[in-house]
Formats: sequence, C-alpha cells, structure tokens
Amino acid sequence: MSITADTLRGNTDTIILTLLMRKDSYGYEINKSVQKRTKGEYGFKEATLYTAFKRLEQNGFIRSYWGEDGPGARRRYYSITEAGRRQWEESVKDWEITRALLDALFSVDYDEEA
Amino acid sequence: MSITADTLRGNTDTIILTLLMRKDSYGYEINKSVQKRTKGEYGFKEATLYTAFKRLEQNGFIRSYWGEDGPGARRRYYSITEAGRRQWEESVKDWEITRALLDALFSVDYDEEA
DNA sequence: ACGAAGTACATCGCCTGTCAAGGTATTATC
DNA sequence: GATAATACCTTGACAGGCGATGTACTTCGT
Repeated sequence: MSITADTLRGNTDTIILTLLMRKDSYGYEINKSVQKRTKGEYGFKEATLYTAFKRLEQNGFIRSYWGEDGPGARRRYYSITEAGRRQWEESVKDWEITRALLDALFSVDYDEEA
Repeated sequence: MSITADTLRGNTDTIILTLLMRKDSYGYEINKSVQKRTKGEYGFKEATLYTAFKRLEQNGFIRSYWGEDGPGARRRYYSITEAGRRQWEESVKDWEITRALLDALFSVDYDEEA
C-alpha cells in the first residue's frame, strides 16, 4: 500500500458520504467522481468501495435500492440517511482536528519549550 | 479505535522520524513530546510505539543504542539515519498531497462540472 | 518502612480497513 | 465476434493499531 493510501485509510466512508450529500449515486459513478475530484490521483479499489458500502449500510448511514431498468448494466443506488449526515458532520470536524495535529507533529520548527 | 486514530494510522513512523530529526531520543520521551505538541489530545499507545520502532529499525530508518547507566530505568535511544531523513522528506511531501486530496474530497461546494 | 505512582521497555493476539485476485453480466465499438 | 467499458460482488491475505499483560527500577508521600 502506498503511503497516500495509508493516510487515506479510514476516510473512505467519509468520502462516500460527502458525494452522497450531493445526490444519490452508485458505486461506479462515485468512484469516477473521486477520480475527477482528485484529477486522477486517487480512486478506490473496487473491493474497498463495496466493503465500504456494506459497512455504511450496516451502520445505518446509507440506504440502497436498485435503479430502474434502463440500458446498461444494473445499478445499485445509495442515498445518505439522517444518521449519515450527522456522521459526516462529525467526521469532517474530526478530519480538521487530525489535520492540525499532523501539521504540528510533522513540523521541524516547533518550539519544544513553548 | 477513534476516527482520529484511524486517520493517524500509518503516520506513526513519520511522527517518530520528525522528533528524531531534532535529536536522539527514547520511547517514553518521544511519546511525551507527542502529547506536548498536541496539547494532550494525542499520544501513542505503548504497543503502537514499540512496534513502530521495530519497523523503522528493520527498514533502516533509525538505529538504536542503550543509554548510559544513570539513575532511573534503562533507556533505549534511537537516532535517525540518512535513509530515515530521506524517508521523512518523502512522507511529509506525501502528507501534503494527501491533505489536499482529502480537503477536496470532503468539500460539499465542489463544482462537479469544473 | 511501605505502597502508590511514575519512568521505561517489551510481547502476544485480536480487530479492522485495504486490496489482489477472481467471478458475473450487459452494452458499445471496431 | 472480439475488445473495452460499464457495473456489481466475494474471498483470503496482509499490515498497522492496540488492549492486555509482564518486567524492573525510582521517587514521593505518609
């Protein structure tokens, strides 16, 4: 696993929730959105993605339904729940805290006597 | 595991390297420094800390030696190697990239059509 | 003198998220 | 009719974090 992916670990769920805040979506599309937002620098491995959906649904943060039969392969759509929105709020706050912690911990200019 | 700890996962090694860039140190002291820098918000679990030392030493990023016998319990000191410094540079660059990725991925204001 | 708390190191075994590898099915393109 | 793209899913292994536990020495309060 690359270092980037390791730092991203555990944020998969929040990334998915962020995209579902916008609109209902399905696995393949969500992954394309991630790739677009990161200019191709990051994308989920499929196994990671579908494990995350399962976890999120089990936790009650998302709900799923099969898309209408149109042309193309069948799609399982996901929508975020109220609990999911609350979880998202918390996770983003948490990210901001963690980001500040790591910025401090990676600083070589820190004054130990402060 | 708290969300914070999960995001921090994989950054343990870099945190340790950062502190060793400053001066040689030992487990207990390193952990105290982490707590000080994060104003008590974060600290390693001992098991995490000592596994990290092992990993870092096996990778050639740090070297260890027993401290002079003084009063108090014996201490195993660690010093960062040249390879460790290079690794640190890379990891911090990586953190900056990942930080930007997550900031983008957690944004609800992102323009999908951009 | 004695017990508690602090300093300091170390290991074992479990848990969790990631991912390589494999599989299924449909549609579009050449 | 083959190839690529779309779309979903599962299994098993791996790696890092951590709870629990153990060792040993020192300091401090009473």
